[in-house]
Amino acid sequence: MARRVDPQRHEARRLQIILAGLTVLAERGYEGATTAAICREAGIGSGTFFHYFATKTELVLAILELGTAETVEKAAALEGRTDPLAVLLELVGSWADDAADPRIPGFVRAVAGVMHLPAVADALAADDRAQRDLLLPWVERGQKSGEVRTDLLPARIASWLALLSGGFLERVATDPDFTVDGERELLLATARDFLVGPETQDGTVRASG
Amino acid sequence: MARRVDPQRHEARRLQIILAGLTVLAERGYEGATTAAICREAGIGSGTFFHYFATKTELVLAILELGTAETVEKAAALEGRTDPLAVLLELVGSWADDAADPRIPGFVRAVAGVMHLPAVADALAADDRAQRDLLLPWVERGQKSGEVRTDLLPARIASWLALLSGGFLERVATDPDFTVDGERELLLATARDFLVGPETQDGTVRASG
Amino acid sequence: MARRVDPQRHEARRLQIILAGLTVLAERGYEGATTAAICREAGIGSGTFFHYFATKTELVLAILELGTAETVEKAAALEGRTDPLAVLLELVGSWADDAADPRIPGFVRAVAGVMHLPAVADALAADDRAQRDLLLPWVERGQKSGEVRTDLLPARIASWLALLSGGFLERVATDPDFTVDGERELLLATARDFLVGPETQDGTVRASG
Amino acid sequence: MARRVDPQRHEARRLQIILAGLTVLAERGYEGATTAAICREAGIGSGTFFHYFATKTELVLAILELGTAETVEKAAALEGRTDPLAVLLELVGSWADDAADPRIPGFVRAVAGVMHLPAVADALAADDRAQRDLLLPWVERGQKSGEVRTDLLPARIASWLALLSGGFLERVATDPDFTVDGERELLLATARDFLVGPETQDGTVRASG
DNA sequence: CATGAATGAGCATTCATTCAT
DNA sequence: TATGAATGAATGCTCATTCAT
Repeated sequence: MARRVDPQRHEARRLQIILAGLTVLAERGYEGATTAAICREAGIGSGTFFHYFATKTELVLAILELGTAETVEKAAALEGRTDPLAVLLELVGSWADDAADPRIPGFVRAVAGVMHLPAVADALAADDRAQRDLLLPWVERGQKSGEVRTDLLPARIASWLALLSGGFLERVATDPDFTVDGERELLLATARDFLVGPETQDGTVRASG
Repeated sequence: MARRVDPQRHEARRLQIILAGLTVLAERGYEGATTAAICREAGIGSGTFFHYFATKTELVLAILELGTAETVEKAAALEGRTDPLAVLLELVGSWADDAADPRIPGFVRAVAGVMHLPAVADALAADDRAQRDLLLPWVERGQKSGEVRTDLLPARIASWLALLSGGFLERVATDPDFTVDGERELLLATARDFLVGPETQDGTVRASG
Repeated sequence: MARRVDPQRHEARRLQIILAGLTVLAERGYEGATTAAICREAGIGSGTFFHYFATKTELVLAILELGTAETVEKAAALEGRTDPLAVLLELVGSWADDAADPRIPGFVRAVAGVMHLPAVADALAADDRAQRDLLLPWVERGQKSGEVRTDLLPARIASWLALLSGGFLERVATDPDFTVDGERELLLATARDFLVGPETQDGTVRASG
Repeated sequence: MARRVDPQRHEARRLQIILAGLTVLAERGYEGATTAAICREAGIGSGTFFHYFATKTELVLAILELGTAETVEKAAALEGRTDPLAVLLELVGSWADDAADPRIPGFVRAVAGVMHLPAVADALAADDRAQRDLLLPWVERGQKSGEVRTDLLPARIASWLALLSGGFLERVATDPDFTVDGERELLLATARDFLVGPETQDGTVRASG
């Protein structure tokens, strides 16, 4: 008779813990983020935490999966676009903007510190794959349309865009003089240069792999 | 009664522990790298460890300082060179080669995970500073000689070279398809493109900050 | 508003939980028998459990009391019998048969493990007393009729019958080669020998206490 | 160079913890015997406990193994004896005496409560086997010499002696009126009766299995 | 009554660090 | 100096129990 399990309530609570975890992990790293601290931040009892996540690691995985899901959503939102180069630069730009939220680079560092846990490595690989799957079709279309260099395989170009975004994120996290606002434009310019490739007026390619 | 400390013996022992720490930290991350595991790897007793490092964190700092010292040495070895662009690309190349040692990216990740410890953050900042100090004079000379773009301040160019190296390191650590051997050349080409800057035949600058 | 409690429904539910508890306690011992596991076995929610039993311990007590009640019922069923020795052996036999239900020895072991709880010790003592009260009149009648040895006080004889039954139960629980079917007959023979006592053709008693 | 690991000191400490564990387990059962309580009783820090036993369960196993070892020693001490029936009764008597140490029945109960743990069940089975191995040769010799009944297989007789000892132990633990001193003699008489078997002047056997 | 989400006290266990030898 | 036994604070996690719905 009794109606229970309001799934909406459950999901809201879960998200609340995820956000608290994101905050605390970013601030204190994996080992510094004690479950007690996360519970305090989330305003819940310690037992409640384990109703939603069986282990502390599982919370980390949930946060990563949330990120992966956002990447997938991003892909869906781009359906119908016909300007591949612009799309790619928008994606790079949106990752740069992520770096402006101080929780993101902090969390990325925290996760890097526990990447030796197989489950985390797997989730990270899945995230990377989602990112690549998001980029790949636009790189291919760009190559077809002639906007993107063709001397490199699409997957490799996607990896290098991830390299630029990852390096950017790390730099923002490390160097107080390196800010998103100040460097965003240069990131896009550098990414564009990379995507366009070496000027090949003379028909030769400077870098081949 | 007089306990003589053979300073050479002491230094050798210290280095032995540092290398063991580097290995174990890279494999298991900071929290997974228990002092017991490090001692086992180093072949010493747990008490001995604390004769050389007062805390586990201090070992991490010592490893970081070793890296910083190597950067300084690198700077000294470049004295007298007169080809700034080549020097800069050699430095980027040498960092790429570091990534080939699996302990380096692993250790970098482990350290990222405890960057919230002020002492670690400081050591990392010092490392970053050493790297910048290494790059800076060569960027400036390159700008003077006309080999390096002049639309960006030298410090900013140095930061971006660090961005490329850091992103490269991370990518090697994350993506099994992304290897040092396979991508080194493209890294150098991209770095050269960045250093040279946008073609300014027409006198305009594409990106300015 | 008036909440009527169907007492029959209530009792049925209670028994359902008791049986689930018996099963789970037998399988996993007291600490392994979490209330969650018992609720799952009983097919009820965790809250419901505490409508019927205020604490987990109280469930154990209820199970014990059920056993005690059965002993009392057994006593009532024997009213009118006139063959004390046969009655005593039937009782021993019925306890042996209990051991064939794997839940009984398992539960007995589980309860033994928490006998340090005063409430459990009390309930166990009450159970023992009920058993003794069941045996005692038949021992006395047997002594009067000459079928049962008279060199031992009735209470002592009752204790020893309990000893044989308890030892039998434990053995069945411990030793896979020791089965109720295989050993029942020998138990009865041994109990009879004990009840009859040492052959006193010569008028002396071998054991006196 | 440094000489460490005084194995004698280690063994002494280990035994100290075992005895503390025996005491606390007997008093409070398995779940009541927190490692903290055991450490307090042993006068050690909590960390020290885990230098000697990896888990709480392992301490229980160690105690059981100690008992098994004592049984084996007992066997050795009987070498050379030529009076099987007396030996068997001495063994039964020594088990009865064990029951006088209040820690023994308490510990036996505590262990019964966690018998669902496979490791504990195995250790208990090993203990049972040791007991059987101790009894078996003397039962066989007794049968050969005619002192012990031959209508039952030796293993079965051994089981029944264990049944009597186990039931005795349980009774002492349960019933305050049932004392070792008061009942020891009757135990031996009952065991002798069982060993001798039904009087077979007439050549018939009363109980067969 | 029935439910299960929420709670937090309590526990086993880990691990950096100390110190007597 | 080298050792490893000893320490105990700190942590992740469990589970009996409560209570709003």
